[in-house]
Amino acid sequence: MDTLNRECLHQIHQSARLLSKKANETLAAYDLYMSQWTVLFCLDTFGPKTQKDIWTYLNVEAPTITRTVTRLEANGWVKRVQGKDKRENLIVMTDDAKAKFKEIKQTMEQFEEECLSDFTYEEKQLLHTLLHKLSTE
Amino acid sequence: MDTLNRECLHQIHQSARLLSKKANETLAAYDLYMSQWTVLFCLDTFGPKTQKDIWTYLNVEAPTITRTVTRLEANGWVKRVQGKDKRENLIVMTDDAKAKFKEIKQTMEQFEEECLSDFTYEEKQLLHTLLHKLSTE
DNA sequence: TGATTTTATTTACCTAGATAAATAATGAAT
DNA sequence: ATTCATTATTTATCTAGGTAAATAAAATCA
Repeated sequence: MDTLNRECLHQIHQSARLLSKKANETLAAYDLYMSQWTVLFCLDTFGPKTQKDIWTYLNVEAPTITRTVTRLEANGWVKRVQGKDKRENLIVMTDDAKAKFKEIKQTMEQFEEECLSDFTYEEKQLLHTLLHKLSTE
Repeated sequence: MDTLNRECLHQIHQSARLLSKKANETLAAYDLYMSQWTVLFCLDTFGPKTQKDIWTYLNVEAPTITRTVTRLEANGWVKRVQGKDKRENLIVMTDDAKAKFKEIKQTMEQFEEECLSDFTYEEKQLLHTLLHKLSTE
């Protein structure tokens, strides 16, 4: 009997849970959660984006981003600005968020580095390739 | 600038989300969700277990299992039986659940096989090893 | 024995993901 | 111009994860 398939897929969930738990602990110092951080990161990288841009980029559904953006807005990280339509929200980082961003980014890069400190560059590439293959097949 | 760490960790979340989404679609035919299925699988494999056994095995927190077991119980998949204490719940699969289990297990094994159909045995082993390393470091 | 600590579970409350259906605004088509 | 379809977002409602605190029962210990 082959249990490798199950163990493999099971391990993905375990790893994902563990990682978000640890990431949330790291981000707690900034009153941020991981999914909120990924949205901020997206905005810093690409500039103001519509919610659709964001949920498309992050591969989640629209209502998820509605809520995350609402929380980010409530905590002063972003503003909703009208886009080219009255339908569209352009999500913009606040000056306050921009001021804090660099430090948080450094903290997160360090966190990511620590998570993968036991991995060689080749192992990281391999892991990424294998997971990407799983997601796109 | 090295973006591999971030992309690697990000991909784990993407994969995990995608997998549970697809697993939930597959399990919808049986009115089950993935995390419910993992509990049933655990009970089938090890026999009646306390909730603590289950959440320890699955690496989640106690309240998560309280809820999942409550739902499984409400839908007739399991019963709560008193363990060796009045504190302890022994979770037992119902006869009805046992009767359905084999078919669902086959469906899930096929699902898992399809998820990894593009992977060689060695790739699966590699993926599992890398993820395990990430989780235990 | 009585008080304290530990253990198993639960409750309350938070974020994060999903689907389905509702708005609201725009675009297209007759 | 009015109707119909599309698009972006939101709302409602579900599961799944987390932490912190509350119970309740058992175990320990003075």
